[in-house]
Amino acid sequence: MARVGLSGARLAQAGAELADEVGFEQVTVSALARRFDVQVASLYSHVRNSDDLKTRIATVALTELADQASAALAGRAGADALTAMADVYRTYAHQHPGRYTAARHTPPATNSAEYIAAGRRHSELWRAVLRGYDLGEPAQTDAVRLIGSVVHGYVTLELAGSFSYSAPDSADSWPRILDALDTLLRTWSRP
Amino acid sequence: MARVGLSGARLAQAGAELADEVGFEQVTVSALARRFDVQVASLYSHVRNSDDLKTRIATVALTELADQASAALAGRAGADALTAMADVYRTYAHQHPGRYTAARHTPPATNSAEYIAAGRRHSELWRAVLRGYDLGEPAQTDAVRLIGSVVHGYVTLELAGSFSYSAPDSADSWPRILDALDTLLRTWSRP
DNA sequence: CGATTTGCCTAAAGCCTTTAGGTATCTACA
DNA sequence: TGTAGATACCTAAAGGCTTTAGGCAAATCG
Repeated sequence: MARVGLSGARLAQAGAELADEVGFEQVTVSALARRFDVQVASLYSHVRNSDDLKTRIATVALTELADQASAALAGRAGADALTAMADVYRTYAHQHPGRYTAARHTPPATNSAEYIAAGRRHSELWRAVLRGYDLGEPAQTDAVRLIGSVVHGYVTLELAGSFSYSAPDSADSWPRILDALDTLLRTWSRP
Repeated sequence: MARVGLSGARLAQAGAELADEVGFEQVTVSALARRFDVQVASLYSHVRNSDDLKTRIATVALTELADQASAALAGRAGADALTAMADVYRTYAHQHPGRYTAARHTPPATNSAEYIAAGRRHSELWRAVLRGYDLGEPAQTDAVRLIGSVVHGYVTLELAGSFSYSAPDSADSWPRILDALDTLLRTWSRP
């Protein structure tokens, strides 16, 4: 009966890896137990329930993503910052599709402070990007919502294969779309 | 043993209603059987398995959405067509959150011709909207992808509650964002 | 070195999926 | 109108996931 050394954090980390391998929806307490070669019930000392596990995985993903975005934004502004931030999201989604899905997963009744904090970091980072385009309110909030929608929407549709039926390759549209967005932001509410 | 009159179509329809009530993820063969007051196994004569059921529900949603979009586009062009089409999506998502989620659900191994046809209708409708802005290739494909991303992304984030933490109301940003998109499309690749 | 905490285990109940095979009801044709 | 065939729904059963309850052994601390 050797102890494996489980903990909430280790389960979240392993769950994130599992999500990338088999898809976030397929991440299950049972599958995770199998991966640690441990009885299922044992995980319930470290995780409240299946939803709790998923929220922890989402928090891991959200935090990693915010860390990468934060690093990418250092020393950049304007169009440079915009594309850097957007690229971080898209690259992360491609490298870690399960984690990305997790990050976008809204837990029912969010009572995890960590999860909420990670979410807030993201919106603050987007606002930082927009400092490069001097927008007042409500234009700035509109712009944050627009950029967030484009990035999330594009990555989601691309990952779902919705862009695979037409030329050009979806990787080619991406920089052109970011470029168009930059133009739009620079001229937002200006004649 | 009165017969209820099950069929693939009725199950898909009832499944769509159930999705709106309890969420697409909670739609289960068992729950649907309960709703018809019938034994679970009975549904398996009409539906291959759980995934098949979900794909049928997705097809119902995709088709309804295409029908509404098609009707809304009749006699409209340019910015008028753009906002009409986008509004159809957003309104549908608000009125039928479960169905909207279903429509966005990518089935593993899509072998349903109906599902594929419905998907194609959507991209053709978007291309029709863009006829109002004379764009060549690849700009037109880029634009279809951009608009699709914005609409899908916005609606998804809004439904997930991501826009509930900041003013103004997400309903107010929407028309301004569509307006900005219209401007962007009118000046796409033009000095 | 003994006591306490805690990590992982066995057991069990409940719900969901899916298949196999049976009975009752509808339909269509003589 | 009666009956043969098709078909709609049923019972039974196996396997998987979730979650709770209670127990033994390993780590930790005085």
